[in-house]
Order: sequence, then structure tokens, then C-alpha cells
Amino acid sequence: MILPFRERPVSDDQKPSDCDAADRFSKARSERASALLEDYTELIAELMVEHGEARIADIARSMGVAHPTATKAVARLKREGLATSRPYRGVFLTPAGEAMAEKARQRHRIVHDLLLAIGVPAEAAELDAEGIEHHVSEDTLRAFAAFLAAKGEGERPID
Amino acid sequence: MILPFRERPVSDDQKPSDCDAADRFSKARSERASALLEDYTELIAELMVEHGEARIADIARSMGVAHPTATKAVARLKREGLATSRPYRGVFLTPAGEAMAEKARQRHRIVHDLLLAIGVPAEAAELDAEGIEHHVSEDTLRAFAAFLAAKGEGERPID
DNA sequence: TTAAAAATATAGCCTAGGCTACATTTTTGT
DNA sequence: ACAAAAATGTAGCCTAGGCTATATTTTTAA
Repeated sequence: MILPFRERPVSDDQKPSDCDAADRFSKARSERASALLEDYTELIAELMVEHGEARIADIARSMGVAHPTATKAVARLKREGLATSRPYRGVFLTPAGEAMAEKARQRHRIVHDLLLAIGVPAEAAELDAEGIEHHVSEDTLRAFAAFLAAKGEGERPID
Repeated sequence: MILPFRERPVSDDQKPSDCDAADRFSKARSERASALLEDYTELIAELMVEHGEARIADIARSMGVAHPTATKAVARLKREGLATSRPYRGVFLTPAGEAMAEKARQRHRIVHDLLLAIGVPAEAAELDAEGIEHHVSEDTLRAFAAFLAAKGEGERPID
């Protein structure tokens, strides 16, 4: 016999520390949704530095997608006020886009360094950081940075 | 002037350790795609243990989605051979589904423990583990486990 | 300078994963 | 036993994010 959810004894439901599974899953879902935008802004910023411009073809190649997919993504970036572009010209980040890219870059670096500090092989750290970075909250990031600082690996002269 | 990608000087392109950005992004994308299936199998397994059955309503509530969304997800689980169900009855995991749930549970626990060991606040560890777990490779998981073992926190009597 | 090549745009299709609204079946309680 | 409530199913809509195919514009090179 199944009781309606709210009438079930609380202790039977979840541990007190488990602040409702729905919250965790919702958070993870919304992070997944914004992950792509962060990836694109981060990549565009990187291309600007490396090549002086960010072309659709380069973006598509680096993201590993067909160019119409990159075009669509850029359209969404523009819609969200993160980028600008004009037909047949490169893509540029707005200040908001730059800010997002910079935050992503920092988070990526810290996550990557932490994985290395934990003893994760370099190649795995490289690959996994990309997925993990989008799910690291401010609190967690702070803890990572503190851990790195304590290990004396907080500074990286070359990036 | 922009050269076609393949003709650009390699050193200008990316660092040698950067085994093509496209690979990283593709990996992250495919992980995002399977993350939901893992979440559902993990949740269904948990509901089976806690309530003796996994109803659509409970699944939807715990995932924080409307029930038709849960129904669709279950349909996909069935299509992929991870679950079975009959109209107006609960959902059951196949052996493949059980295996996926068990792997997810293990990964979740190790990631969660690692975050705590690093010094992440309990609440943040709880929330972030949900998103992070899907992006942790076997190599990285092994490194996490080794780190925990070295810190003497590999064992957790209660789970 | 002009034809070929490369880059970009656009149209149209697909799947996943959300949602609401509404129909149907089970379960519950009197 | 049966009406009300709860659970489930189903239809249909939306957006994101993939893709291919085809048109158009820029760039390159002969």
C-alpha cells in the first residue's frame, strides 16, 4: 500500500542531509543547459587570443560539430546578449560574454589543477575537467582553491 | 589573413597536451546525453529500496519534473533495455538497468566523499556531486578512490 | 580579373526532454 | 458498492541542439 507522498513518515523518506533530491536534479539540469553557452564563450575567447578572431568554421571545428550547429549556437549567444556578429564576419563577445568566458576559464583551470593535485593522470584530468567544471558551485570552487593553496600549488606561472 | 586550419603552424594551434578540444567537448556532450538515464536508473533503484516500488509519480516528484516527463523518460529507459513496466504498474530495472544504477551509485558516493575530503561544505558536496559524477572517467575515479584510501576515508560504515 | 575554393547562411529534418491539458484507470474512503 | 481522489496514460506543443543539403558570399590563386 502506497501512501501519498506528503503523508509518509519523514524518516522513511530521506535522510535529513538530503535536501530533497528534486533540488539536486534540478540544479544539475539547469547546469547542463548553460554548459554549452559557457563552452562556446570560453572557446571564442580562446580563439580571439590565439588567432585574433573567432570564425564560425573554427568554432565548429573546435567544438566538433557541423557548422550550422555552430551558427545556431552563436545565434543563441547573440539572443542572450553574450556575443555579436555580422553576416560573413567573425564572432565577438560582449562584456557579458567576456565575463562568462573568464569565469569559465578560471573554474576550468582550478578544476584541472585540483584533479592533478589529487593524482589524476594528466590526460584524464584534461578530458574530465571539461565536463566537471560546469557543476562546481562557488563554495566548492573556494574549497578547491584553498586545497591547492595549502598544497602550495595555487600558483601556476604558465597558463 | 586566415589560413585553412590544417595549414596553420602547429605550435600556434594548441599545446601538445591539449589532445584536440573537439575530443573534450564531444566527450562532455555524450556524457550530458547519458546523464539523465543514469539519474533515472539510480533514482529508481533507490525508490525500490526505500519504498519497495518505483511509481511514476514518485519518480517525477523526486526528479522535480511533471509526470508526463517521467513517463517519457521511462519509455526511453525501456527502449534502451534498462527498465520494464506495464500500464498503471510500477517501473522495474532490467539487469542492465541495475548495473547502470549500481555504477552510478558507486561513482556518486566516491565523488561525494572526495568533495568532503577536500574540504567542501557538506551541503555543496551534496548538491555538486549530482552533476559532477557523470563526468568522472574510470581513471579519475580510481585516483579519487586512491586519494580517499590514503586519507583513511575509503571506508564508510553507513551509507 | 575572374573562375574555383572556402566560408557562411539558410532551410528543413530529427531526437531529447521539458510543459499543459485532457482522458482513463486504480485506489480510497464512506 | 460506488463516488471522489489519485495515479497514469496520451496528445500536442515548445526549445535546444544535433544533422544534411543547398544557396550565397568571400577569399584565393591562376
